[in-house]
Amino acid sequence: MTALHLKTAEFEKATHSDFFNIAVSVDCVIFGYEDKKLKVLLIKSDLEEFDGLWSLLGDLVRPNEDLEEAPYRVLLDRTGLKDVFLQQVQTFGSINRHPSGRVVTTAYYSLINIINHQPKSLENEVHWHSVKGLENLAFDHKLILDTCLKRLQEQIMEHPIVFNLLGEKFSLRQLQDLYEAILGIDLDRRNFRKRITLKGWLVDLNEMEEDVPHRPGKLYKLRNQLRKEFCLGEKKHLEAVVSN
Amino acid sequence: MTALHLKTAEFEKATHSDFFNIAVSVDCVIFGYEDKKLKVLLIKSDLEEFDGLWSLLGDLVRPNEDLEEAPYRVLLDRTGLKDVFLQQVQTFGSINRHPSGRVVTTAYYSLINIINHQPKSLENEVHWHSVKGLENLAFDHKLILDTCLKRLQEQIMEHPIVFNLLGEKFSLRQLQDLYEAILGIDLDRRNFRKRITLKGWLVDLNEMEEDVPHRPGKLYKLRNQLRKEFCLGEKKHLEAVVSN
DNA sequence: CATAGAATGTGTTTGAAGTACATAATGTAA
DNA sequence: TTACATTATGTACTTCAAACACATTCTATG
Repeated sequence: MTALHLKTAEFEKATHSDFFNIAVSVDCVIFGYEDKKLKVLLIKSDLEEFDGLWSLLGDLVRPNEDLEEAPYRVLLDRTGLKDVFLQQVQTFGSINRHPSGRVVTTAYYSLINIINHQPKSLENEVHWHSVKGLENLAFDHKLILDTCLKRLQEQIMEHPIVFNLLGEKFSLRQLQDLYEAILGIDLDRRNFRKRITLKGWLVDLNEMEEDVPHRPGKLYKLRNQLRKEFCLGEKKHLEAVVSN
Repeated sequence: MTALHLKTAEFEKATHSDFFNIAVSVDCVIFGYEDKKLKVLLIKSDLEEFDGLWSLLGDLVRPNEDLEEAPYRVLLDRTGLKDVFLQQVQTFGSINRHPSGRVVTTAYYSLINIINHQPKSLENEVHWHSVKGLENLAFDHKLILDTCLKRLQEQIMEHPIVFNLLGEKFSLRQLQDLYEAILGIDLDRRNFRKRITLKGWLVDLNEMEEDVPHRPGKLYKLRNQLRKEFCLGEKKHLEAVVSN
């Protein structure tokens, strides 16, 4: 006998009082990259229970909103960015994870260029924090962050998803610094170049770095096709992007 | 201004009426294996809207129940099995995916040995179905099934998770048949043996198949350590298992 | 009992991809 | 001009996956 498979008036009533009383939220782990460090966008929690702690950017899913739409809305509200890469990672639903009631949350991660969103420090208490050494987040947000970071680490060698974190043009050294920041390990320069170039993700621009205090490196960019597919949101958003 | 970060009486009221009215369910994609075919456990839907269609085994998450507990309960209720491997895959939350109201569902997959659960045909309308060629499931369950199958396919070469689908002792031929059923492709016998034995998952029992109409193959079993880790539920269940 | 047939068990070769490591070339700065 | 840092590229060794061939062991049949 499962609750979903009865079909009486009593059931309807019982179901709605007993079961349809959960809120669903989305939490966005928004990664950025600055100063050779991986960062994450956090907001000061204003719940008494988590006074002074930082939390991920999230919000409740609205009644007229698909789950998958919600993180795009959060991202648009918080960063002004749309058509971004966004991926569902995992759902967290411990009974007491939220002090205000039963809130089940689905975590998404995203990658945006910090240059495009330097939060005005007065606006609201949104700040970029280094991922490394981050502790004591509100709710179960440390667990969510760790889970999303692990997923990100698993995916960066498989898919060209990190290029939102750089400018359009970049040197291989900059790209390697980024990979090292995400993975938390050092990579061999020569092997890294080989692996990346073999993937065929990059286009050689035949340009050189400028204003660097050393020998300039060649500049590359991500292939246009791939930028559309992996950096600008999901397939349903593709049409709008392509038509621009 | 996000709903989660206000904190007034009005907010409380508005929040609870507007947001805390979703039900969360879990749906279990329970894979089995029989007759060299991958199967999935389905139940006849008794919702009018899906008359005659099959659906996955699921249930609403209870108020006093962690999300992660729910699929274990469903599995226990439906199959009598506990301490099984179970993994969260993805959460589905389209507005109208459930005709009875807003139900967000988290999908899990599991692997159990059909021998241990031959549903009594009278009991309730639970049956094993071949995964291949399955169409027209209730709700968005076809999408959920496809998503879980894809995840399963991605994982079977990385982790020793499929051994619940076989008896304790098995030949490499039987194991290969299983992999082929899951992946939907043919594998080369010699390369398969090499890949599997290199992983160090198996123990050679120094026994032979019996009652087979051809040359008997050697029998293997999964290493005990791995059976505990990957076939008998998650870490939180490990202690209970180990103490048996 | 001999032989054919079918499935098991164990290689080798080849090429692609990953790892470890060295050297040449180009720019800055003293 | 020289020292130094950084870019750019190459080579040998290993690991991994795919394609492929042959010998062994049991059953079945005449």
